[in-house]
Amino acid sequence: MSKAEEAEAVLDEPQGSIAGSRVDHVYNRVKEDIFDFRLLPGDRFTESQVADRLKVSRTPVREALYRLEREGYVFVHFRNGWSVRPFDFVMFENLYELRLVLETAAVRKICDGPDLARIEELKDVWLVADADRVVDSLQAAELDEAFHTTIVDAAENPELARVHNDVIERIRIIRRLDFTQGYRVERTYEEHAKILQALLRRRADTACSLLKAHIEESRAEVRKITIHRLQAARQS
Amino acid sequence: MSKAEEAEAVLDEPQGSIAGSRVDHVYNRVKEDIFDFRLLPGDRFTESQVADRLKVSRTPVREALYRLEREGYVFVHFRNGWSVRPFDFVMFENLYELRLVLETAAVRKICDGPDLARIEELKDVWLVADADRVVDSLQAAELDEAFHTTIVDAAENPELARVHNDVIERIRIIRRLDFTQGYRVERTYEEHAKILQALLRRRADTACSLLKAHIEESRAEVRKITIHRLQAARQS
DNA sequence: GTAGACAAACATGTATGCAAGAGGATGGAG
DNA sequence: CTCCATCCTCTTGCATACATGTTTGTCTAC
Repeated sequence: MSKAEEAEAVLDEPQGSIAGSRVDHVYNRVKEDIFDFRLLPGDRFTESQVADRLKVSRTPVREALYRLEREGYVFVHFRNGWSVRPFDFVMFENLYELRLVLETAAVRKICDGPDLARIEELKDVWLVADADRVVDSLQAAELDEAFHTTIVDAAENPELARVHNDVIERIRIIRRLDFTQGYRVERTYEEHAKILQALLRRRADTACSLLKAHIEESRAEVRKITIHRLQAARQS
Repeated sequence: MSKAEEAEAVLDEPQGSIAGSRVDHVYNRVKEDIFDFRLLPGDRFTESQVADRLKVSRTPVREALYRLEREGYVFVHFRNGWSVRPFDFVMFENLYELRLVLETAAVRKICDGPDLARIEELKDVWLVADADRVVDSLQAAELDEAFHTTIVDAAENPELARVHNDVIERIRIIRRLDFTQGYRVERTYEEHAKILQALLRRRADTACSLLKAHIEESRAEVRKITIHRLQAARQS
């Protein structure tokens, strides 16, 4: 097999991580614990605790924790245990700013590009009659995320998409929490519809400023809910 | 392994690991091997090979390799060895585009911001007489990188800086190679000086378009050199 | 000669044991 | 009581042994 063919074959193979792997299991469980505030920001814990609780040895636990560390969820203290990364609202502001930068770049590239096919598809979800709208707020949150992800994907730069994914994932620590009211759902529909229309008309500037306002609103909302949820978790 | 052999192994290191951690050592060595084309894109290797060569056990090797996998340098094949990620020129184009997005955002934020102190510091390096300029091309490449990193840092968004760092690092796989001529060094001085002056005058649009041209030039140069080096490495 | 079964070699995945260092507990001196 | 040296416990870092699955080469049947 030639070098080139070999390289091709490598790309064709499925990703290394198998779903059934213990490392993945530990990784997912610990991440869920962090997301759902069973592990609070600042909490300390040890590899053995996790290993005992999940009934595996320390080896896969270590690999999972190092992965989480690399992604910024936990810290390792040299020979002195692990801790959940404290909440840092400044960081979240920065993540939102970064997110806006990335999505704005995507919007501009799309408006300059030749093809709006992938954007057109969004019409089926966001430009629909009231009766066809989703009302469940968790489901709506997922749709919202998909909207933004689709836009970034449409810019056809996988590296941009990868980074955007990372940012979204870290924001999702709070985002994923249930939204208290449904009024953001309606507003989201309105705002997305406007952005979408601007995109379809290739009005980059308009789309960007709408996007900026939309993300700012979202940021403020998420911030408010997070503080509330965090306080509630702390008291129990 | 006996104590004496272990001591020898440690002394064997050319650089001497700064952090005593074996994981870091393996991580750095393997990355260097990839950077310097001792490990070619598409090459396959095993954990044991690396462990034997670096005189450590498989445990730190595995942690280092998973780190490299997470960063996109290598792939793990389930129970079937590892391989170096194949070169993908499309990916590099995308990385350069992303880099431009990030740096442009930084420039705009700086120009809108209140404080140019960190930018002023760059004058000491880039706005100097010809006689004070660096001529060594490797050293110049490092200075060039520092220029861009400083700009991003000055935007005061650590998340933006982190992502930018990632992107730069992945570009550096090729960047780090020796530059064939020195003429890019002089051009770099000129271009950086112009960008710097625009920044100091808070001319965001000017700075951005200069930056874009500068990065485009760099991209073209790096691409050319990479293809050349890669072909040379493949033939040996 | 060819196809298929099968086993040996080998790769990673996981568990476990030991070593080294960080941090708190303890006890004595002031 | 306070302070400091010392020890002891606990934690991670690393090495090694074992488990599990993949690949590959060989041997046999046809």
